[in-house]
Amino acid sequence: MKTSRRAELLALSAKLFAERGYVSTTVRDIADAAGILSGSLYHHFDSKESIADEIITGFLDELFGTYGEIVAAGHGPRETLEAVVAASFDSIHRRPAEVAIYQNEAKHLMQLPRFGYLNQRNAEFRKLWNTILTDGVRDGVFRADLDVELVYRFIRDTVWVAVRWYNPDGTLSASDVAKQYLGILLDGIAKR
Amino acid sequence: MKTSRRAELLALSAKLFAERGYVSTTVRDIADAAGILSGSLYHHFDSKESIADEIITGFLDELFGTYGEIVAAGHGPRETLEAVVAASFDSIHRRPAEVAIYQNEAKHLMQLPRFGYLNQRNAEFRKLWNTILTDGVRDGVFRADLDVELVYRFIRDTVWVAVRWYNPDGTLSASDVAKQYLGILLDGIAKR
DNA sequence: TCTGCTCCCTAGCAAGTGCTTGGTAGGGTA
DNA sequence: TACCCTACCAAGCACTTGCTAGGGAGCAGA
Repeated sequence: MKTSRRAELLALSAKLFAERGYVSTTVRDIADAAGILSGSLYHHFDSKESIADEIITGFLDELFGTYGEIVAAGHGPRETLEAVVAASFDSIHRRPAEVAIYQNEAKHLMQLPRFGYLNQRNAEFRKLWNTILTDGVRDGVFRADLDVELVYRFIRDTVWVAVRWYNPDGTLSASDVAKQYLGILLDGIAKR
Repeated sequence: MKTSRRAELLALSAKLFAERGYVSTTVRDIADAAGILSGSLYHHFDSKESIADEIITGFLDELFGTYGEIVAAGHGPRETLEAVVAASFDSIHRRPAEVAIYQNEAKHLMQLPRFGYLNQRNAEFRKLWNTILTDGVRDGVFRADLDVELVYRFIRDTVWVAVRWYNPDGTLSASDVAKQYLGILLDGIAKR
């Protein structure tokens, strides 16, 4: 019970935003789920936008903190790739609502000045992956005929889109999924 | 100019639904884009829902028609997989708006009774891929240690999510993308 | 010329949207 | 006792939503 009311409301909003979408979730929906009236929400938050903002910012700060640690560890391209993929699936496991919001709403929210930082984050993302992949090609651990930009998109999309079907309470753990996925990504599905 | 007014309005609506999302696109937005008033839309269509319905139904009928032809050709698992992937990227090329709508809105629309057929289509999809993959494992063309259900999800998601960045007018053609993707999927990105 | 059809307009309604306002109950602090 | 804080309520405002009712202009066939 040490969680502040504010944090409760944020978690609750994130769940609703993830399930119904940002625009389809009304402030009354959120208030109903919290057992209060819609107007009372505005004691805690400035606007519906600022609720979404706080959810996304908190999530991205945590995620990029983890990525930063991985890169700082200074392992080889293949190990770094594996760690980043594993960390991403882990974040899907721990923050499914936040990932879903980022996946589904980022494109539209990015157009608002307030969410301009999403563009920066995307750029960071792209740079991270491009570095891993080009380093890997240079070191000869990844195939030389790769279209790095294309591979980056495929990895990025495939990892995050898993939030649509991944079940945090299911039998398949995040690391199981990461292992299977890395198996396909690195070695393919065709028999040697 | 032989295209009926109805077809024009459908194409126009599809574009807007894809860009802004179904809920965020208002009937006034559609009417404005068509150069008429919102009320006039209801001469052509019963409701906003029926516009989306017609768009999605038309697209899925065409898509599954193509899939049916591929399966009917009776090639091996690997050739069938390649053809299905190529056909999917081709549909992204030819009907980007429809694919985007299906990707972004299906989850929410499926909850409406009217769009119950989306569940059936998903089941058809799953069966198609499961057959291809299990046949391939049985025939020894795909690795025996694959989690078929997981691979199905990865392929499905990765193919369709490409609609987010694929540019029909760009230098990269749909078959280029399909080739690159099949290269990764079948043989992986790691150097042998 | 009459009739019917297509396509659109004018004008609006009921429901719902995010958000604001003035206020209250209960508690802590000096 | 005086003051401030947190957390909420009741009521409603300005606006947007999908959709409707009724009508009119242009054209085609009889």
